[in-house]
Amino acid sequence: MAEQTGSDDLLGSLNPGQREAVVTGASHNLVLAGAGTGKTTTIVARIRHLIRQGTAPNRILAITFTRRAAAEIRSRVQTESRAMEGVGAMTFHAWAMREVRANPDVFGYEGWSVLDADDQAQVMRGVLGRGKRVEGLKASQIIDVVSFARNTRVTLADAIRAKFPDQTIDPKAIGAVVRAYEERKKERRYLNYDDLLLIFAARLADPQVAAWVGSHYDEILIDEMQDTNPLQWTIIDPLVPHTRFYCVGDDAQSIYGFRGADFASIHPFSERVPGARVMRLEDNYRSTQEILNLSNWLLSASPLEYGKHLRAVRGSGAKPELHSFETPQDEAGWIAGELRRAHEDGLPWNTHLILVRSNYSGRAIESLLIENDIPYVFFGGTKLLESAHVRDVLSALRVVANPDDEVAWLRLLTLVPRVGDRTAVRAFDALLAAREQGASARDARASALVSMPEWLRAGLDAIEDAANRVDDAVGRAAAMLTPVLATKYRNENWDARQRDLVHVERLAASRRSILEFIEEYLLSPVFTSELTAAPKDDDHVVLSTVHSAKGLEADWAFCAGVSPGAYPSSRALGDADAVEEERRVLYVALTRARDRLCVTRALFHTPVRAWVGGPYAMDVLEDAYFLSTLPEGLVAETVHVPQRAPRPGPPPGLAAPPEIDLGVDLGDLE
DNA sequence: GGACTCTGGATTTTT
DNA sequence: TCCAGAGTCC
Repeated sequence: MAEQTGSDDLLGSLNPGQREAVVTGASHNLVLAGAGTGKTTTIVARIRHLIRQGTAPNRILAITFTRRAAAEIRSRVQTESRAMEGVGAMTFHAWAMREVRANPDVFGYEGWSVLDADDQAQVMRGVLGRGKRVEGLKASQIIDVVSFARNTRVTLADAIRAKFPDQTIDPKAIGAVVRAYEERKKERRYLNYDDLLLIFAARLADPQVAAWVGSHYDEILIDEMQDTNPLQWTIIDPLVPHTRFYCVGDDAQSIYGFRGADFASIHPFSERVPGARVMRLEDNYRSTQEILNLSNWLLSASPLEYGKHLRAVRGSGAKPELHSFETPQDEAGWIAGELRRAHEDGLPWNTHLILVRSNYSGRAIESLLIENDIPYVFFGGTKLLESAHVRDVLSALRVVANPDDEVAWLRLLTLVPRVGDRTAVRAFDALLAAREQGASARDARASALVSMPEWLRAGLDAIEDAANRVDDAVGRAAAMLTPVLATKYRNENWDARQRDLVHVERLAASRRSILEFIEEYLLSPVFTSELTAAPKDDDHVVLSTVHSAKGLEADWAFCAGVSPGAYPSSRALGDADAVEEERRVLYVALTRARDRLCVTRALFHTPVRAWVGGPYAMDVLEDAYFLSTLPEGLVAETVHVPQRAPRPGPPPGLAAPPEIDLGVDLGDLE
């Protein structure tokens, strides 16, 4: 039996636990896979197994957390054979978007535009008007709290209490603003990320729709199940009777609580999904035992019972290193030096992974990598479609694709010299009025934009003519705006920005429409450095935020900035759940290393900022600091004291300082 | 009145 | 890098 033999090859490289997880015949499954236990391997093997068993690839859907994870699964599945092509792999948001766009008769919302976080804040700012704040909250904070409420499916008032426990905020005042914002969003036919999930979930509540959607798939696999939030569960629940679910996750790696995920939500999985079988993978294939000892200790120091104890199949290796420095700059400099040395010794750059807590802290390291000529990619850095100059160019495309897109119009119009907010708003109102009288988009532009320069009207017409060749349209928009952008960004790295525009043009090739192009990269962003920093070959260092590091591993991992006040973050203090999530963030970081783990920190330079309820003193941060109870012997510690050459004291016998006349010579004025 | 320029300050984490 | 605010210029 040829099929059976193939199956044996496929399963041969798996351990008994993985094999069992791959061939399970239960209708629904949850695989609790600890860090490094072969989670992705298991998912990929499961997909291959299903296909070998006769499932058509396009009846399998893998829900992943990021575009990168989706690409990884797709490529690992496809290396086997072309027969594997067609497996869907995408995020929840991309899935919802695809269903909504492909089936306007079922879901509606045809022609509505998706807004990213910045644009949502822009709409909210418009609602807030002059003061730009309500109850002390600014636009982006209100957007966040609304999103939290929807993703956790609680009321706005509860979300406000959860997000801002120390502040007295009148939920009614926020509610009024939010209502006005929702109204404006509807008027302009805007959707945000949450709306996509909500629309999908709301229609799935209809049993007929659920049966229909479910009938498209034999199995839906969900990666990173621990980070699935209540809103996403409302998509899963109605589909349970109609397809199979294969979920993989690890509660100890749940780090998306701020987005509504609850790490405990996978515990009652088998009650929530009737008939589900729960399996565990506990043998770690990634790291040495010493690295796991440190990781295991971190969890065991928690008041929560994680019940994790990772065992290293690979056995023993070097102790993790703990390096302390005076300042973050010293820390970053040392890391860059280590990478350089290793490269000179013949190790490729891609041996290394550097993990940081925030984008901000990554930038210090990024600049030292640049200084040392080390090729890198920064996952978590600036996203291409979120950078100001790319948004400028996209605004020209957006107004062509959707003439009602107010945010895009205002952005585009204010690029015109001598046009500010007021003039732009007036022009937009004129456009709307013309459209309401039945003018085509092109005619409305011709009549309403009479006072605008000719290049704008002609340029938009040219973009419209190229709308079905999206890369061409991007090129035309960039050409049209290059003169004004060159001025706007003349002191802000214009050359590099101009190169980005070429990348955008390339990404747009083969997209069917402007909206499809924008939506694809809005829902699955590309980081700028993925396109620019390591263009030559694949050998580069990976710098990543811990949150973007899901699924990443490397021979050497540097966890940077592991200082008091950072782990846990001072913002989490006072909230036990938040502190626990911080612990899991560090756990995810530590478990990325295969052979060498370097934990680095700047001890004498911790920023102690004023915070709601007063600044935290250093000793409070020290008390909460996870590594302050680190037992002897788990790590090899090095304290790096900067080498300062001693300077000789002043010459002996110097006269006492004389009084010096500090007044200015007034000359004739006297 | 509106546009533009400069400066200082702050920045968890992401679809 | 980005935003907000103040001050300046047309």
